[in-house]
Amino acid sequence: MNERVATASVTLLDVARAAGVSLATASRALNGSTRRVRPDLRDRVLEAADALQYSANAQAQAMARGHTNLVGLVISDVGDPYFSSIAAGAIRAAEDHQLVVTMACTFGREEREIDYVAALRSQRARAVIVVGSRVHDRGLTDRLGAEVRSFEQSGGRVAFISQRKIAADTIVLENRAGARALAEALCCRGYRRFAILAGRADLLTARDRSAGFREGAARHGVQIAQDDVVHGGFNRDGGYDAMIEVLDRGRDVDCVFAVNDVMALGAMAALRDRGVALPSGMAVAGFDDIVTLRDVTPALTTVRLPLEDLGAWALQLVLEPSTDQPRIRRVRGEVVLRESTPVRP
Amino acid sequence: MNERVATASVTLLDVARAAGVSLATASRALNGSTRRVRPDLRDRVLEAADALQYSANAQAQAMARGHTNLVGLVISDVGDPYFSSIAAGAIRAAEDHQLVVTMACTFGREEREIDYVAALRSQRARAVIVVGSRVHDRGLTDRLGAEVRSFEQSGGRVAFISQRKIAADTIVLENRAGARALAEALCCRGYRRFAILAGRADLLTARDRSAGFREGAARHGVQIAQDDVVHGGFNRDGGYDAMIEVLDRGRDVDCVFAVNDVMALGAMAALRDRGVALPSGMAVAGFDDIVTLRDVTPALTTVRLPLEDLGAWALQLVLEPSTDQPRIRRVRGEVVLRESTPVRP
DNA sequence: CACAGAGGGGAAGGCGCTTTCCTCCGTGCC
DNA sequence: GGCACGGAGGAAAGCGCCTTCCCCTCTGTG
Repeated sequence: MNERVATASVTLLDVARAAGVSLATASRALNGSTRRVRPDLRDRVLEAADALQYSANAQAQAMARGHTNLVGLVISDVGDPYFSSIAAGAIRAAEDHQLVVTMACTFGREEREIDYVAALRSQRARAVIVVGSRVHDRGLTDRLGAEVRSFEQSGGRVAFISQRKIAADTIVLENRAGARALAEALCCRGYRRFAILAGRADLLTARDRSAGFREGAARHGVQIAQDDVVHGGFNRDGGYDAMIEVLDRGRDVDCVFAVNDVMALGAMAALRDRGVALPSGMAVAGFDDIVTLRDVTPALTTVRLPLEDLGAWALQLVLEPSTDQPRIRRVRGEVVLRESTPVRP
Repeated sequence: MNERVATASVTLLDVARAAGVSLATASRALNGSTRRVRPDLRDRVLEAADALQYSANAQAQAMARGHTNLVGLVISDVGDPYFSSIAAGAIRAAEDHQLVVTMACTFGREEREIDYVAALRSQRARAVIVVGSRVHDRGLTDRLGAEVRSFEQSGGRVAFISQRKIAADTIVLENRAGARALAEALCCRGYRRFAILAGRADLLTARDRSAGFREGAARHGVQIAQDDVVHGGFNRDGGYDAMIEVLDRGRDVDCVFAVNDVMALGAMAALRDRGVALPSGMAVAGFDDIVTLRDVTPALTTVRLPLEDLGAWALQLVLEPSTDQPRIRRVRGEVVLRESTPVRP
């Protein structure tokens, strides 16, 4: 079979010559087409390709065909389970459609989203999915919006998983409603003195969750003072630090709401370090329902988001032909009450 | 500025015409070259490109240049923090070198590694990094080896993070030695009756860790019976199920070693579900030191692997010119003793 | 002032593939 | 037997870009 060693690069022409057919026939035999190829020729081409270890140049194909099968995924951080779950869902779905996924991470620097979308346009990606909170920065949003429009004008599709700030198909996470429902549930369990570990002040996701939680509490007559809302990083360390801050301020608190699970984890670590018993000394709630965190003790009360599904849905969205009006799919979180917020005695 | 709306596709020729220069000059102005372009022409080109929202076709560039700036990352599952940490490291490093990373996940089906490497060859990726345990399957390994050779022959670079089974640059994780050291440390803490949650029997990583642990125990005169080694999934649920199995068998065990942290987490959940106190009723140790899990209680004893660094190192490896002899970089894990395995009274 | 040489613009070839368009052959029908 | 028509192979025209090669112009030197 593989008698001949492949040279640096075997081209289709080599295969065609080896099979004694024309370039056109070789191409049709290997990649199919509307045209039919006589079986014996087809076989000869296939054999030649195999013997030469031919591998079509995807770049050249893309150029000749005028389109690629690339889908770009722009996320904040693969290391963060929130994003990696969504990514897993998107990648799984992409594979079902023979699409190649390329991932880019902003690592918290949102302005890079713009660069990445531009890069993806340059790659002539078929679609791009941008995952992550929009930020409270009009200039940034506008520039990203412009880049997105350029991308779409060159024939690509775009979907967001975040807030609806840019005119493109978006999977909107109902952060506000979810946090509101969570707050109400916690009030029902008897909590009254809340603190919020609010994460980055410029992140809309963080703001919405924070605001929603306050609304929910307010419905039960509980006002959360500004002093009980502590900002910081949107990650584990941010949760840890914010929790320490709350403790140091000496506020009278019986339950903290961290605007995401990873922060809640940090908060629990901080409480432990400070010798506060969980959950008796302090109740803790998060948001997202990160799979890896389902086994922490005490089990974390949170708002469940169907993370993997989000990725798959977004992919589905960009695969469907675009509509004149951007489509919006709202996803509601589901409050999951667990041991970290027991019913108050 | 952007008076004109970009058509479906603005080409370099459009830019050149708009700027009143030749294609060659436009190319040189935009991408730089050994040749210099007169400043006024350069500016005109840049302006035209901007006005037209020109975006170079990366495919065409790649074809003309004969190489891409793509790096492929083949991992098992982005959703698994072990892999996503490594991926984060690789992506970070890649960005420093203006490389685009595309990720592919096998989701536990190792034969797909072969397909992905083939796909990456087709993409003319500059390099590919394969992360994950080799499996005990000679046929599979050989086929992957052949594909890797093809990839290298077409000019690409390959690195593995796993066992040294294929002739390519490899970052070898000293699983055996790490597990051995862990076992010894646990013996020193007074444990004598171990069970091993061994994960998938065909995964070399699992096998090595399991074997290493038994060796370490043996050095302290502790033999681990075959009945105390339970196989299963290499993930959280696998750990859970295996732990249940150990309990159901009614073996006399005071410490379980799960061959990775995520499994250990599952095991802890199982113990809790069965009402076994942690760590007093059962000590638990894992392997990897997953960041997200550093905050579980009781804090998990494990073997720390510099996951993010692994990704960065692998990238560095594939960026350096290839040597005639595959390079091997051995990475030793560091035993981290925590509360989940207290000194036995 | 003449000429060599450097600097920089432009035409054109080529990267590997797909896809039209042309051509040839074989078949069926009048 | 002649002609129309369909089926299939092959030549060739791009796809968008980089880069070599050619040539013109401008500068510096003897």
